[in-house]
Amino acid sequence: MDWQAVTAFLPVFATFPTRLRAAADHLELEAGETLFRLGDRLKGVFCVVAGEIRLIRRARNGAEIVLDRSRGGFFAEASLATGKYHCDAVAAESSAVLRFPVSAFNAGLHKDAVFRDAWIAHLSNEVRKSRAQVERLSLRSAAERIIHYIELEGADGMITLTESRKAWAAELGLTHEALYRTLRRLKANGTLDIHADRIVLGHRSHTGRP
Amino acid sequence: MDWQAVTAFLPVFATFPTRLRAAADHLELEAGETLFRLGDRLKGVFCVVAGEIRLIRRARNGAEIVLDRSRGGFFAEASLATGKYHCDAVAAESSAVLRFPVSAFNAGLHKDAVFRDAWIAHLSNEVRKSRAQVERLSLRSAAERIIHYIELEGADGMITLTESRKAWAAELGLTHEALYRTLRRLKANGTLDIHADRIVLGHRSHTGRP
DNA sequence: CGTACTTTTGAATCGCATCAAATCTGGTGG
DNA sequence: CCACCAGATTTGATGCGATTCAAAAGTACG
Repeated sequence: MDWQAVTAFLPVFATFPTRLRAAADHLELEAGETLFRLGDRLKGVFCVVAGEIRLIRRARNGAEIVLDRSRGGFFAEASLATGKYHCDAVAAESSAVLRFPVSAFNAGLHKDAVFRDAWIAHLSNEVRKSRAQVERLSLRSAAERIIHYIELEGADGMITLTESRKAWAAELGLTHEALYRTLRRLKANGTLDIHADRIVLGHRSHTGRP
Repeated sequence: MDWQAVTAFLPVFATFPTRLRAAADHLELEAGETLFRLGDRLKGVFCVVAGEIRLIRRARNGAEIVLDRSRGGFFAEASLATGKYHCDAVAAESSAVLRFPVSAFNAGLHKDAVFRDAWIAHLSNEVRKSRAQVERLSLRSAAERIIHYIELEGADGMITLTESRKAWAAELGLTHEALYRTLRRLKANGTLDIHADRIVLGHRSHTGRP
């Protein structure tokens, strides 16, 4: 397993005890393949390395309810506490995941103070990030969501995108067309400076029309 | 401090070590009062017992960005890991909060395995809840958000509301008018059965028009 | 009984989604 | 190196649904 590469996008890996790393399985899933189902006994703690895993539930009429789309990082962490899964996990595309056995994971949390602190910090951070996104999605307009994103995810009113604009649009809860159009408008009225993937908040007001 | 009452709506309290409970301060805040500011050194871990605490940031033009509206439960948990606050905390109305000193909290996490497991479970659960809400807010239509909420937050397609519909609308990222109208429509076409605060998913399809 | 808030409905408007299509881009293979 | 393809980017036209503004009726509470 290439831990260097994994640690690059998930710092908490750096704190994983050697024994826990050694115990990890590397699984490859094809699109549509099911990783676990609702009610299954806990098979481990999972982490998406590539692709996308969806946590879904089925409504009574058969409709799918998506609980989470995970494209990197842990998912179904809460199951570690409850002992079973409360949803299905399905690969939305060809994906790779790491599986850490529950026993090894719990042992690590008990024995390794650094890992335990790091795990708590990791969870805290996930809460913070997710809440920020909830607040962002609560904003009504495309412009507000964009500004909010730059203010919170960027540094000092500036951000360098690491994903495609299409993917960014999905994260913002917008269609890509709406994102493109709004970016153009914000650039035109001086709210944003845009150079390739570098986006900077200008001096003009962005809460109302100039 | 009435721990029985507090535990009723936040089960994790039951696991708090006696020493940690004893160390808690009980603070009363008036509407508009500031609890802490961005950059402040950590003053403790907070928990809303009554009222509403808002976590806000100021955009550079002075506009307020609301990160979280907490009406019960912990907030700014992530600060425990980072050591300082990443936003301001202001009471939106007359509120009561508990403050647990950082040192006592960390000591509890180190010494008390049960409390540590409970805190990890609590954080995991917050992550799960928040991610589900992100997924819900990503849905485009009011009807879809309502169905999603009932399927996930309710039991077996049925839910009993514990908050006003106006507050529910805010949680769904809708205006209260949109919520009222959509509920009426869903009731009319047989998707929902509504009796006061009891809402039940009917048998009809709710993914498309009947 | 009055005040504040929620619930409910109406009408008009606006912004985003949707459908469509052209252009641009990076990567693949001949 | 070029032709080609899949995907991202960009722009246009149209319609729908949520917001917004407005107002009335219901409800809780001192």
